[in-house]
Amino acid sequence: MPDTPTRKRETRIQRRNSDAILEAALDIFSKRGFRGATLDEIAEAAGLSKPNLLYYFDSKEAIHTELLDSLMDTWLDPLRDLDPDGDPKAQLLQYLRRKLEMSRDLPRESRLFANEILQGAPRIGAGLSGDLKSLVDAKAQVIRGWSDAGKIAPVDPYHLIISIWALTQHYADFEVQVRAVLGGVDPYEGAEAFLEGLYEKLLSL
Amino acid sequence: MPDTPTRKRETRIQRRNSDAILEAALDIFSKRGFRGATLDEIAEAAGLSKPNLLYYFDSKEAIHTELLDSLMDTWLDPLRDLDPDGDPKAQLLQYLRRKLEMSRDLPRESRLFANEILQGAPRIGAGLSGDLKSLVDAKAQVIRGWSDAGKIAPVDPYHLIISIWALTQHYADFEVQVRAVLGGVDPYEGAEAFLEGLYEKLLSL
DNA sequence: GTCTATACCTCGATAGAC
DNA sequence: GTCTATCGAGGTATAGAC
Repeated sequence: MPDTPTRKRETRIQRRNSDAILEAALDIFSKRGFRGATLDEIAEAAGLSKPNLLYYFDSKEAIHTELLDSLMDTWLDPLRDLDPDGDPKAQLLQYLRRKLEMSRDLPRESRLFANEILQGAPRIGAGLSGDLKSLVDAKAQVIRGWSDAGKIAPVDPYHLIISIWALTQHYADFEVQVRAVLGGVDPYEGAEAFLEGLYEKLLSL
Repeated sequence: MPDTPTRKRETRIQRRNSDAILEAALDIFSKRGFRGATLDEIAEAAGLSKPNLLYYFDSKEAIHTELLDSLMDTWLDPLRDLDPDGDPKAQLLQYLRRKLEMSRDLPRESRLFANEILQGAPRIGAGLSGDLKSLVDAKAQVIRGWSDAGKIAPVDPYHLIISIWALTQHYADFEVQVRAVLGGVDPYEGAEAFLEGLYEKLLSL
């Protein structure tokens, strides 16, 4: 029963504490960035002592890495689920919708990634040109196929995907600015209507 | 001849050093965030000693604030220039184009703001709900007028403006990811074509 | 497994010679 | 104005009792 490299073996109690640490770390790292976060803050949020944190994880870095790695999959699921055999426009609009839901429901995760990418992706750089690029390449081919077959309007599939990232993640990553500009209005209601209309028009022949 | 609060009086040599410091600080702050940047790094990049930095600015914070404040105006210029009396679609497409140019030509400035907003805008929060909101409100009225007059398609003006921010700034803020996904291709050429087509379609009646 | 105490380092800022 | 030297706060990580 081998241990994972960054995490210790798991009993019930250890599992519970590990989870509490990761939950707290997500909170703090997403709010302050890697360097801005302190183990004190994370420990307090997790309800543990600082040395106890380091009993469960080898280092601050290890907590951060574990978070990024375990969230990467979740993050790419919506794109992975884009079905080549489904209805093109419906598939793309569903991708848009799921990404927007993720911004609304998982803003901390979005900001965790944003912090990492913004600073040059020092810890997940490899994953970007590896797994991510492969996945995007594959799905771009699917979209190009749809364009060529005349099922959606002709469009650059890479910039289409990037635009969906940009537009949806913006509502989580720049939330304070969006809320400041919108006043008291809920950002996501307007966003959903606006974005669906936008892509509806873009993809229509 | 009163001094500004954060900056000392200026002779030629002081001006040159101040500028070198701000230039270096922009480089480092945009790359590492406020907390992640160190005065040592900034001093080295500026070709000065660390105490000498603090001869020109009161503190690390003061350098950062000076940067944000002096860049805020530049940043909002394109929106400020949106002309109520110009051709609606042309005005909006020009706004889009100028914002994309800013991402291409001033990526460090974009990332400086992105870092600040992402972490909850602790240092420019007031500016967001003040100056920024006022400006956006005013321009949103202009756009709504265009919609109502049937000069462009009906569209939520706030989310329209937000979408332009999101789409253009993404190419600067998430540059490593964009480049990883696109391989060797220049992001901005494809982006310009894609985005102009997108808004052309959106705004057309 | 969890704590207190602490070692050790990095960083922002200051002192003081030149 | 600019430097070397250094202080003191705050940070990660470890030692060691329980």
